[in-house]
Amino acid sequence: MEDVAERANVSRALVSLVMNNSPQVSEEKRRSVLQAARELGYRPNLMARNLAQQRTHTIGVLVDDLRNPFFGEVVDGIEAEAAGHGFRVIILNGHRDARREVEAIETFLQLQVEAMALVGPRVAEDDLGEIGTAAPCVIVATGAAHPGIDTIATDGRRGSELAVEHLAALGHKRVVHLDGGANVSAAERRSGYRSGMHSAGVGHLIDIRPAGDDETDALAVIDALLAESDPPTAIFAFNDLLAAGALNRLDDAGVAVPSDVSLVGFDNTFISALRHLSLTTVNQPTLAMGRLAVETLLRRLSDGSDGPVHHTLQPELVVRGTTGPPRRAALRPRSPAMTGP
Amino acid sequence: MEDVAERANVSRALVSLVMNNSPQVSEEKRRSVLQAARELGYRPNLMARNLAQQRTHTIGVLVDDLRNPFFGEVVDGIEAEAAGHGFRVIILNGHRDARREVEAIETFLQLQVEAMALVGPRVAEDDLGEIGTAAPCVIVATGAAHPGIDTIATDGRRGSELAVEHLAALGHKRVVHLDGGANVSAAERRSGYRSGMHSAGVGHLIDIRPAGDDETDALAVIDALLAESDPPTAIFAFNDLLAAGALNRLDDAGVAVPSDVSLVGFDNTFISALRHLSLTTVNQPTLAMGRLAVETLLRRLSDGSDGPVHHTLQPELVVRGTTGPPRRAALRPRSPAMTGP
DNA sequence: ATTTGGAATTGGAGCGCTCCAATGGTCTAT
DNA sequence: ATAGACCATTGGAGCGCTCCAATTCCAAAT
Repeated sequence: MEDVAERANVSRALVSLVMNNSPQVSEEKRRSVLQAARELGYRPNLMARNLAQQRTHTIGVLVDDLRNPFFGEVVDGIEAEAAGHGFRVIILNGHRDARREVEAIETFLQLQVEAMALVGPRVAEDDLGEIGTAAPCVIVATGAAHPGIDTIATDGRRGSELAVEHLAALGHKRVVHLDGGANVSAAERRSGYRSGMHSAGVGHLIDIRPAGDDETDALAVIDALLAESDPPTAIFAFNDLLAAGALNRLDDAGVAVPSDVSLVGFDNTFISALRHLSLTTVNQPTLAMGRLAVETLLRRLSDGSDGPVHHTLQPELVVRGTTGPPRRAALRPRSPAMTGP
Repeated sequence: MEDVAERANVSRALVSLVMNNSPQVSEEKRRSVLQAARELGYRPNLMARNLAQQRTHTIGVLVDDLRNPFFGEVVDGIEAEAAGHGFRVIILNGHRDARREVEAIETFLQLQVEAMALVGPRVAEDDLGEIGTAAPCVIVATGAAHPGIDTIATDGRRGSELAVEHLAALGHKRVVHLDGGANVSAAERRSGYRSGMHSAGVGHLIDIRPAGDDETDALAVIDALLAESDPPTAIFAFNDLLAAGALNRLDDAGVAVPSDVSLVGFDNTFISALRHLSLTTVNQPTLAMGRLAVETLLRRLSDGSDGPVHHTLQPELVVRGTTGPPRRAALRPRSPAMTGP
């Protein structure tokens, strides 16, 4: 910077003004500074600038798992909104692990981010300790397990109800729920399933099976289900991945979907849209969640702080090919179709 | 920091030594400094530290598209290796857009990253200009379009050959290639298809159809293919997404896979492993690519610089359920199976 | 001719840290 | 007893920038 100043015959301070394109600079000097900078290949040092400014214009985004396209969409929303307000976004990966999440947050704080968005975090509120309050922080796309922190979530309860209502409207009564197990959003979706079943007048048929949040978690449960004398006519899975796993297993067992059994997922990840799967599922407005997250953070940044804010967005049912009316006859599994002529 | 020093009755410099756990500090002082730090909730300022140290220990990772799980896996590899060498990784999103990629790289440089990995970048080498050489830089998972820069790639040519060899070994002769179009890796995979067909002795049956790199890009091509008097017995698609699209369309048209037509994808993304799709595909060693990327960067960082290095990893064929021997009879498409009894 | 005001420019302090050379203290060898 | 070596500790300069108050400059107003 010193070199640039010298080359343009101005002071260091003037270079700074030009670099931040202040309107106070004469056109003449501005040009000569800009040119000198170009000639010298000068690039302002963000570290130094941030240090001097005591501001970083940066939002830290912690992503639970980079491999899950769902989170990618949320981040897109965050970035779009942040850019619109002159904020940079840097991303750190949580690797589905609470301990690493805490480390990442610590890194954010050391990097002096002005705010953080935790997307689908695993970490419990207690383990966050003071760490979560050292900067404005919002939790996105994780159930309501964080009463003390701002959150943005889709109404998982309502989403589940939509799914059950849809199945009930098709005539299903015996709808079983594959539960998300330890996943933070599981309780909420489970409760929605419960209330949905009650409103459909089949509260006595509530049937919850612990499963998980991964494709492989479905296998054993489906096997158990099919071993019963008269399996349910519909399955509502905690998420798309689980539903995909269920679909595989049903397929293996020669159970047709949806003619033998209907199946609903959750999240509307792009895999459910693959037409070969064509999964009926519940959509979360990922982009809107991302944007709202940033808005919430900016509000915290400017206003003083009231109590924590909890935004709940509305889910939507996406009907595709895995749901239909219940079967008439009893289920008679056959072996999977042979391939070849 | 000053406060911590005062509270522990030591100098600022000693606090610094403790924070960097230098061995030169007496156990007694170390403890009292640590305690003072804890009591004050002190957290070192990375900006200031980096500025003073003239080092950031940070690698910038530019990801083409956060929604693509393939890239997530590569990043996992990068992070694992970087962490092992005491480097932090920060991620920026390219949003499938060359202009935004350049912006992101500019940001990395201003942040003074010590090196960068560009994962699946869209940007052409020329548009990188001096920007790509201002810090060590490696390009990962993009074809050989960057002769002047270090690259890590899977041998797309060989991958295609594997796919074709597999099909040929099953007895297929008329294998059509759904081309990746504008995608940077398309040319390479196309050429592998060509050479594979030649070595299989069916060079005269080479048949390349422009498609794309997305699920939807497959639809029209498949329709055209099926409209022909005697469609090919096998299809080799540019990537998994395209293959998934093809599978959908074949399914719609009542063409059975693999008994009527065999299908091979590329990338071995997790969707191909979904057993409902069960796509035969070509695997890229994503994790290894990520690790190798970091190794390459570190080498550049320590050694002086020779010419650019190009690492090529070997792909592997993953045989699943969409490939089998060619059909005996002519293809007689029927309408898709009706659902329900 | 003198004052006044405003705009353009500048010097210097300071952001929070690290690093170097220097200091003081303790211990061993002469 | 004294020099030397060695360790833990410290003051201060400096990393590249911004920001404030101060200065200069110039034109318009008196």
